[in-house]
Amino acid sequence: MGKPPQRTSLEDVARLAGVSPSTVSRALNRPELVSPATRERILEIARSLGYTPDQVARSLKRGKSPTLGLILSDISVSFHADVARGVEEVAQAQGYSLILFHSQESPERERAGLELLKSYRVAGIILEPTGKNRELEEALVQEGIRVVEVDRISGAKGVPSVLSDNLQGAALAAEHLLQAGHRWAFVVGGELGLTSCGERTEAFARRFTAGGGAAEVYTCPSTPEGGYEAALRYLSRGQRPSAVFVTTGQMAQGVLQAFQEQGIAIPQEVSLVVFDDPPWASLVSPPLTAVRQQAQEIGRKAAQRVLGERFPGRPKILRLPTELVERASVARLADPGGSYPPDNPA
Amino acid sequence: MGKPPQRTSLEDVARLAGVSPSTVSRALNRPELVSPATRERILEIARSLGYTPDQVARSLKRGKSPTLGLILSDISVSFHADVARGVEEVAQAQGYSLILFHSQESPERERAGLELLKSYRVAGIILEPTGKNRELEEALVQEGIRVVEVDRISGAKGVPSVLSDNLQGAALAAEHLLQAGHRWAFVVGGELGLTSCGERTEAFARRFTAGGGAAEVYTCPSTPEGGYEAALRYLSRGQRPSAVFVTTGQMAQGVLQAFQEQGIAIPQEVSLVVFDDPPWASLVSPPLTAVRQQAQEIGRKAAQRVLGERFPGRPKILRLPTELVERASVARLADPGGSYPPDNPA
DNA sequence: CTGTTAGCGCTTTCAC
DNA sequence: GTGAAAGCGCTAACAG
Repeated sequence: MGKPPQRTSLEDVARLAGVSPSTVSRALNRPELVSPATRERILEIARSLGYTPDQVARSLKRGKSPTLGLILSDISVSFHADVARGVEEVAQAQGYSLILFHSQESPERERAGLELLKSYRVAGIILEPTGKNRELEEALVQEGIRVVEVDRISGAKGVPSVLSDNLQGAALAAEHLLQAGHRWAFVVGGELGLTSCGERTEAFARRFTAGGGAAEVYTCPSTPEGGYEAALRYLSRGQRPSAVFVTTGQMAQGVLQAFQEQGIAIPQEVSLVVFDDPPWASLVSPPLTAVRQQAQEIGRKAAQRVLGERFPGRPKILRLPTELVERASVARLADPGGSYPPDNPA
Repeated sequence: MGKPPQRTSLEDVARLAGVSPSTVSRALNRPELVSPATRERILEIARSLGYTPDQVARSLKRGKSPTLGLILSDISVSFHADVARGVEEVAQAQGYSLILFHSQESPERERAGLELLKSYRVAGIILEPTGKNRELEEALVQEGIRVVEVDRISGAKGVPSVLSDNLQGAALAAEHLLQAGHRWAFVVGGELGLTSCGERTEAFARRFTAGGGAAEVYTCPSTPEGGYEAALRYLSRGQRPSAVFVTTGQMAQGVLQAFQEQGIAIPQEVSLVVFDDPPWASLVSPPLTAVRQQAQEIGRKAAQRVLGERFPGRPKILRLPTELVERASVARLADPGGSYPPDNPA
């Protein structure tokens, strides 16, 4: 009682306008197929009735909904939020909506999300993959749903990825440290199984080593807590590397917290470079030298690939260049190439 | 050619199981109405076929989709991301999906989002309102769509809100400053038309004045840029208030940037309290004293209100308490109640 | 240019 | 317990 949620339907408009439903439909979707006079009348009536076409019915009929799915481990990571903004931006511009799903890094949740999105008949899915659901990804592609990965590469066949050029970015960091005279670095790597952490760690180590330095890799959860723990580990040593390279902004948060709590002076006691440039990097003391990613652009490009035409010849993996933002967390060492790195870091 | 995106439908399952579609539907939705034997068989076949019920068809039939809409000005504001996480958490737990929409603070985009969500037959909408679409909000409620506002109060009839207890939080900040001996404060208010900024500014001023202090309010865009500009304005004065109160984390970013660039020492030259406690607040030097909001809980509560039963007697506006996190950005003044506030701050 | 017809895939009475 | 039938609101041939 007292509940008349009578949505007005296309049929209502048709009746009032004295035309058939299909004409109304046309007036809305292909106006050029309807005589100007009736078109105007229909549109006018539709407006006056506050008519909104039912997307659900439309999607059922068309077999596809103007919707994109976005599966992220956690939207509150600033990098992810920026990616989401980019995705949403082009989706909205093209008339698509965004369904957001959190995987929380859990393969089961990811699977649930993928299946859910499929059942929603989304036009495409943008996915930060755990890598544990490759078959499902491939199956979705088979069914005609476009899938594009961001930030990681699961290895699923037929699924392109958009991510930062981790090799280039990590090399930038390594080189910068090398040039500042550092020859011994501690790498807070995170979970090396993740494309981002793995590639960054490896590329950094390779470049740094090639330049005559020695890199020690420490793995830990890719979270602030993981970074915190890694930093404590670093500090607990007798002799310490002169520089620390952190592969994600999340971990950097923890690293910084630890250094701060222990009263470690940056860059006097330790130099720091972070892969990723969260908004706070320039706010801390000292401001952090960081490898900036084009997060929003990654989102945009991913959305474009999902929505755009399929170019068979197109590169499967798109790597967006990064940029080194020099701030004040790296000390220039007095004796470049000198004695800092012990001959045997182990 | 080479494109057989044949989704398997309920009918396929029925055929293979040798039963009618309705039985399959029952087996899936009300298993108790189907004999255990057939039920098992159906479920088994469904599984082997990789069958996923089509949400679109289901939603059309049911006239409602298990989906919530979330309209935010910008997901990359950490407070919003946390709200979103909260919303998503309870939505997911209850089997609902989330459609994310960015209003970018534009009433037109908000209207578009609202209309879009309506056309998707979402079960409910969680909205950070611009306040310029009250009639539409009310109309949606009339049509049976639950709408709940977060962080702001538009004033739309029948639309509850969930937000921080701005009065309590601002009072906390004022009191803290008062107790530390401050008697003259500069308030970076932001856009006072927004519930958050307005309430915080007013409550702070009132409490601070009541305690014998003088508060000067400065309005500016509620963005980092706005904060930056406000801080410069503050700095450009001859005599300055001893404390600055910033009503949002976004603006605090800009304020900090400005202070840093100008080499202003906190809290020696100016004390700082921020309403909102973004993840970086504890990372900067000095760590910022902040009023912490229960962002995620705001999201959860909002989602619960959208999804839960309708309690007619329930309070329309839910204000979640905040907490003062004392860190190191407030100086204890030597001469409490003394001469800091000039008799005539103007 | 416009109306008629036939569903999209699923749920839901209503019979059997 | 299970099937048949109707239809959610819209679109897309196909006629006229």
